[in-house]
Amino acid sequence: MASQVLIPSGISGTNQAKWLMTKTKKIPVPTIERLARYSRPLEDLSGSGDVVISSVRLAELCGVTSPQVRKDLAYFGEFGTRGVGYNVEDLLKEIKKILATDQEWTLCIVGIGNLGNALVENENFRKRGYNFLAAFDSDPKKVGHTLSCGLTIEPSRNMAQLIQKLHIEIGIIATPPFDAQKVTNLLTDSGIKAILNFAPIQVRVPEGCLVENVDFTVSLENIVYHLRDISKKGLF
Amino acid sequence: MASQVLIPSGISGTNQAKWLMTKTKKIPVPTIERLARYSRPLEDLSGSGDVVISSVRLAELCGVTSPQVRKDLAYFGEFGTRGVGYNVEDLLKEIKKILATDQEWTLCIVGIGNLGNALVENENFRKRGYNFLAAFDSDPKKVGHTLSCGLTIEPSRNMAQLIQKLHIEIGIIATPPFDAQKVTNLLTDSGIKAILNFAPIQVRVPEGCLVENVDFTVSLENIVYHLRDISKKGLF
DNA sequence: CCCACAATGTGCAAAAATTCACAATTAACC
DNA sequence: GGTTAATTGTGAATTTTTGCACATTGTGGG
Ligand SMILES: NC(=O)c1ccc[n+]([C@@H]2O[C@H](COP(=O)([O-])OP(=O)(O)OC[C@H]3O[C@@H](n4cnc5c(N)ncnc54)[C@H](O)[C@@H]3O)[C@@H](O)[C@H]2O)c1
Ligand SMILES: NC(=O)c1ccc[n+]([C@@H]2O[C@H](COP(=O)([O-])OP(=O)(O)OC[C@H]3O[C@@H](n4cnc5c(N)ncnc54)[C@H](O)[C@@H]3O)[C@@H](O)[C@H]2O)c1
Repeated sequence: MASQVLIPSGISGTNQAKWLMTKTKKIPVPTIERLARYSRPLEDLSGSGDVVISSVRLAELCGVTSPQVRKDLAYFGEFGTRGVGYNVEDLLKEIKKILATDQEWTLCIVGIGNLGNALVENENFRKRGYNFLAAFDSDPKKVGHTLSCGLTIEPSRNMAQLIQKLHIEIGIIATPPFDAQKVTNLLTDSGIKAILNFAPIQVRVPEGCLVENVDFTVSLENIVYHLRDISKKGLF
Repeated sequence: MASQVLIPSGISGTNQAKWLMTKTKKIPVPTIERLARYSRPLEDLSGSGDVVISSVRLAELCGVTSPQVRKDLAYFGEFGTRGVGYNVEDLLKEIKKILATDQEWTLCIVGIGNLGNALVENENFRKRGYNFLAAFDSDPKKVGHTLSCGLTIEPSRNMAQLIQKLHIEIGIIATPPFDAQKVTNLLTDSGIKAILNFAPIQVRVPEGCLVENVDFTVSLENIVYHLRDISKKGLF
């Protein structure tokens, strides 16, 4: 019933929210997702030698077409030099500015099981400016335990207080699906602005809160659908 | 250079492959992804009471529109009863048949770090018919260790042999990005049919092999782009 | 200075996906 | 048995996204 701001993309893209725009143009939703993907090879290249990159090369590295790359970038400005290409460092900087990954973000995570632990220990997040400031679990046996990243697992009841005190913006859910909605409510009641949910259910949030649902098995099902499709083609 | 079969969807959908069809119609790529998502609430409902479900209700649970649900299903047949709705059990069975999740699939995983361990220990996969038959790691300290799921970690050099002996169809990559391409080559040389890659690079596979790249940080970047977008709207 | 070449940026056309609106069908009730 | 309410299935309209072709601009060499 409660309407919500869904981000229509990613594994779980539940296409509903539409109006996205800068200045004048409407930005296609998949463009944002691709921009994020473009930044990966740029980061790698950023260290090593190459100063410029063409849309053709970048497209190859990301598995898209080159007009797609150019168009995606053109929505936000003119970042290249005709006849030359894009300056790697500059382009990366521009993309980060567009995506708002040129700033630091504050996160917390709820549910420190196998997946939660992998996420919080993964330094790629911190390296990209995503800072975990708190970790919560409901299991009394886990509460109080200190993780190698330095965080101490807090009981869920401290959630509202800590989120407000530490100005935490984004919450990650890695609890079993049964608890995911309850945790979502706790998070939104605490004033969280966005949620990344790994539990395989679609959680509901009050208006104004962003939610992105991630479900690996959807990817697997995608694979097996196409696999079966292919072997059928082989048979007939 | 090597062309490949990309599955254009999921977190990493690199829209390139297009031709999908049953009997007569062309199936939109996002439809497959949504079918997978429809099956989650159906599984839950399947146990508890409810015998039928309307497209409106299912749409609510999945965060899509109801004509979307009906159209998605209509691509594959007529599964509902007008004036009534869809029988939960039947619909779930039909969707599983469509997605090819009504059969068992054989998997292996490469890279038993934090994420790899979480994946292989997660029983949702097995419950859905995805059976991990082998786990590989290059770290000599990990090789030989037996996981709680019963698998013993194998050295990468046994890969080709085991994949062929056990008829493993799908490989999951959970190694650091630097090694992902090398591992991909090993897997495809061993005759694997599809790869689910969690390392944040776009791996290349020879023609005829499916690959789905999953990257969580893309989801996060999606979130922060929209978050910043919203706060900007608040300011002006 | 001019010419050939390379690669971007973009208007327009095509394709893909979604939404709409409603005819068709079923159940339930009186 | 007829009338009402509910809900599916679907062709057509609409919206969104991608692809194409090429004019534009910058580089470098003679
Ligand atoms: N492990 C994977 O590879 C994987 C893959 C895809 C999806 N997921 C999903 O991610 C979630 C977590 O998976 P996992 O393997 O880490 O499970 P897990 O059982 O190892 O961990 C779940 C953790 O959540 C905690 N928890 C339970 N209820 C809670 C609550 N109300 N508040 C706070 N914490 C609570 C538990 O104490 C536990 O530590 C599940 O929903 C799972 O389906 C996991
Ligand atoms: N941990 C997360 O939450 C997370 C999230 C998103 C993406 N990822 C990605 O998933 C991958 C794994 O992440 P992780 O946190 O588990 O890392 P990790 O360092 O904990 O584990 C990597 C494992 O791969 C093994 N390995 C390395 N090279 C190998 C090779 N050539 N063959 C076989 N095994 C090899 C290592 O021995 C190690 O056990 C990384 O690419 C990471 O970026 C992880």
